[in-house]
Amino acid sequence: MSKQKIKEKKKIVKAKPGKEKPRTDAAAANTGNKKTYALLRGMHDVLPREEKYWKNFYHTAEHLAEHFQFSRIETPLLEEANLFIRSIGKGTDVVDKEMYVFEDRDGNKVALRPEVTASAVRAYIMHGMWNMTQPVKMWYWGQMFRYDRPQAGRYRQFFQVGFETLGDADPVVDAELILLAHNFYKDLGLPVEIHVNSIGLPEERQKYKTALVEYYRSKRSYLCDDCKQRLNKNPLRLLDCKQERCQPVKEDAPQIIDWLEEESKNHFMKVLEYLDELAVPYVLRSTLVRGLDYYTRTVFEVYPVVSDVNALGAQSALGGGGRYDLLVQEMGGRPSPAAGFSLGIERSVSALKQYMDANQIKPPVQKFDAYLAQLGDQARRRALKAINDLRNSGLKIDYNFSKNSLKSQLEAANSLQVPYALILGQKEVQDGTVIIRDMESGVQEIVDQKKVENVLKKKLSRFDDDK
RNA sequence: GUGUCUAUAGUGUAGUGGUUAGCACGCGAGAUUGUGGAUCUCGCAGCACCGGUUCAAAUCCGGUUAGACACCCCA
Repeated sequence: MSKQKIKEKKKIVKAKPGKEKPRTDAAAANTGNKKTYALLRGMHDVLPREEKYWKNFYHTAEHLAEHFQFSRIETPLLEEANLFIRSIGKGTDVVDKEMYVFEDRDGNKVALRPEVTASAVRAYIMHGMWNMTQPVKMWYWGQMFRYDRPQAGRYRQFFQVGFETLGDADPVVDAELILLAHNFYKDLGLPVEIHVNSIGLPEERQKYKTALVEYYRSKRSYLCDDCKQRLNKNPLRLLDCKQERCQPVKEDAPQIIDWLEEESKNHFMKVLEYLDELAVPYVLRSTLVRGLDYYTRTVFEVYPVVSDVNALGAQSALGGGGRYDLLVQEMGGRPSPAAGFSLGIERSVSALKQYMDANQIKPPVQKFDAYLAQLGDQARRRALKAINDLRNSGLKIDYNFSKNSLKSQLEAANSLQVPYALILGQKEVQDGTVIIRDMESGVQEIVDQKKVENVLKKKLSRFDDDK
């Protein structure tokens, strides 16, 4: 057989899958149109099966916000590109390499937000929030965009939750924010480690940078290639080089803390005192610097404490933040000290999953109070109403109208680990009753339809004692 | 943006030149049609895409795309 013929044959087979059996709707739809769509690079779906985690994360953040008086702010995904360029800083990777910038139809340079702090500051200024009682405490939850090379826990579109406190310079604010980050993971059940440092004010940092560069210049020949680059481009990054050969040089490098003026030093000391007082565990890391230009004084990052460090990216901080006392005025507002942090949701979810896996903790499951099984047309018609009535009285009922046999419905009830099944068949509809089946013991009880709600609630109440 | 590795049903995988591409989970149907958890039977669904080498490609080669890892950097 020639090549040509074989290829033709293949095509025919593909075009007409010779199945005689009726195809499902989905399969039938596929035969008509072969085109399937892939995700854009770095994009991902958060699927229904992930909901149990995500919901928890959101609720945890929401509760924290309520307890600590943060109000939700929702800012646009799209902003003037300059907003981010000015705040985050030209020369940072986030702006130079990772921002989605394009022209809209009017030729305006716009950007998909890579973070929210800049937008929050913009809103603070624009809406004259310094006239409100200070500080202004805001939180957010939403998608960010960074055009980065994807890796585990790193996407081009991802969720962040964040908290910002504007208009207060007191170190207690820094501590409060760190406490919040700590609480967030504590509530979720993920052990984390918080690394803190102070990178001072710009003048202090500048002096330190000079000293650092000077020191590194003298050791230039011992450095790796990356560090030689950093020496010119981004000297603070010299501090977190992981190359073996740079370690000795790093160890003797000057530390920023020694370049801080009295006031900055005091501020930092107070933050640490607060943290001690709060019993929030932290690690002092003199090499911690952050990638955005606007930070002043306190900076911190959150890392998961996992047994298998390699499972997550080697340096995958779950989140980070710090103080940015000068940003508001740089953005054209009345000088207002501020601080904030943000946490990556995808990273945090996967860190939590890994932690749960490692410790054999089961994920939370959606619990229903009962499963309603229906048999026959009349029963089915009655079933939806019954479910709705029970819903109104606060009972969560699971059901599946695609299943017709009682057997398959009980099977479903079983796999969902529902404590009770309600059976509504032809006979029950006529008698105005319903069968309540205890899924554990198999004991059944015929109950008047009007009393189902109360009987079921009473039966369910025995589970309350367990909690 | 640089380098390395990978790509088989929805998921996890077997299959290194000739197989009806195998298994498990999953999903669906059934085992005297109104009763679940066990078992069994049957069914559903896959070689990422494009091209090349070959009589013959899931398997070898090239490209594309995507993912993962290490950098860069960050959440």
